[in-house]
Amino acid sequence: MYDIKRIRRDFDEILSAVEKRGKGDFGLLEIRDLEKKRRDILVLVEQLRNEQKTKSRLIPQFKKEGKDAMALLEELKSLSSEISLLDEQLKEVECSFEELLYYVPNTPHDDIPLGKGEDDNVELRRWAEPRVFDFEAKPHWDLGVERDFLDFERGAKVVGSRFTFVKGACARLERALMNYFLDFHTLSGKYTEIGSPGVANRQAMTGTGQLPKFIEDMYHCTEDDYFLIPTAEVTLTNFHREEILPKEDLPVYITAFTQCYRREAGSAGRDTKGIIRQHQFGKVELVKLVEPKSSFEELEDMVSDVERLIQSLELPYRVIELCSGDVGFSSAKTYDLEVWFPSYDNYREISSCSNFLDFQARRCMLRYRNEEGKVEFLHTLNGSGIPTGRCLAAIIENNQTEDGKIRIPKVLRPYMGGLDEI
RNA sequence: GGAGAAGUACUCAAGUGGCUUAAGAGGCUCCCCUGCUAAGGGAGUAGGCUUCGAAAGGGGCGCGAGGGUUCAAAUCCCUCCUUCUCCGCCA
Repeated sequence: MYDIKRIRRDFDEILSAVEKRGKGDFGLLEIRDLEKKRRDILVLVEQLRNEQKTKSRLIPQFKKEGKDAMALLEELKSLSSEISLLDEQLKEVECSFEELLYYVPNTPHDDIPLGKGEDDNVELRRWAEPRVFDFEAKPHWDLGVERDFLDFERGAKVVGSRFTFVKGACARLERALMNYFLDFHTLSGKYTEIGSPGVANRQAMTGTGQLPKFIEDMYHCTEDDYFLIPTAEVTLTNFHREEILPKEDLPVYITAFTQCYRREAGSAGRDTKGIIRQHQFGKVELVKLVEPKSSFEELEDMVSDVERLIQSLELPYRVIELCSGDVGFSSAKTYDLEVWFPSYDNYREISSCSNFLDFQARRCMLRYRNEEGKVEFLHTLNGSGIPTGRCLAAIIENNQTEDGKIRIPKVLRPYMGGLDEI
């Protein structure tokens, strides 16, 4: 969300930045008009209110002196009705103004590549060569079923499509991933582990930008107006919502493992095989709340944390910088990390690290007190660090042996009771 | 889920419609007095949002949240949230 004042002051700059997404002005022109209208009414209302306050203070005085206050009361009555009339107009304008504002995406950062979509993203670097198999490598969905590790049919029976049971040693491996990822980020003392709720209210979902625009993608508990979280980004970023943090508390680095729930509304027919795209998946998420001046450095630092994690798992990956047409709604700059999948003969996203600048912070009222004692919005960042499901699929595929076993990466063996394969 | 109580600023807390333009105390900041410390005296301490203004400086909102009644609401009414106590249920 944008600062109203900034929309007024730097309107052309914001407009041209948002237009780099290649999808129009996102209602900015209308927003500007409404904002002007809002202020016109506001000034009037406030003048009248001041008059009302001043004059009604005279009433007790009149009473004390035994003077007749009838004329004054009449005047105040009409003043009051005038105010409530204008107030209604004001509320109306403010509502539509705010509603529109929530649908405007963040401004893509200046230095990211210009482009229309996925194809214009830029590959920055690769790590490790994809393995060359001397036998026919199986996709994880085949191998998983053969080994009785993954049960898609029962997942569909008990819930529906895109829900899967994970069994036996494979379930243990996924649990090992969860523990390893959390340990990786927290044992260094860098990130603080949080146990997080798996649902969030409407305000929180609006704070990080999932609502109002992407309501179709969310599982909604209508009884309570709660939403299953699509990522721990929601609960972690909202953790300090409406707070003013002392400067000494910064930067805030937090992480959580949660289940994530996504309706995948627009994804019918994509990745229907395997556990690449599920309605529910486990993920360790990283969130940073930082001072504005350091947020881009913090993004690089976050990416390198995730890279080291993937390297430790010995999975080949590449780093992609998203172009202006592909960068997410709330993000100003995003790096995607993609891991090699033999079954796709390609890299697939396993982590996405973004700098949101103050976009989410404004929606969440996430602030801190700077050196001069002034209150200022924080910058927020997040990144997957990393999902257990996709990572499990990647390990199954990349580490399979000719006889259908899965080699356990060295760093995971302590979490697997010393097993080197399953 | 049922019954009750509560929510006012950093903390405690007064406040049953206009004399509150939110008292008082503690804490905190500064000053005076002290050789230092304690005690004592004095001054300051409502943050945030927003709006007008080049600035200085005005104005509006704010007592858990949102509505309502009224010329006027911390105060009266309604809905909701949170906390506490008791009962019920439950991993």
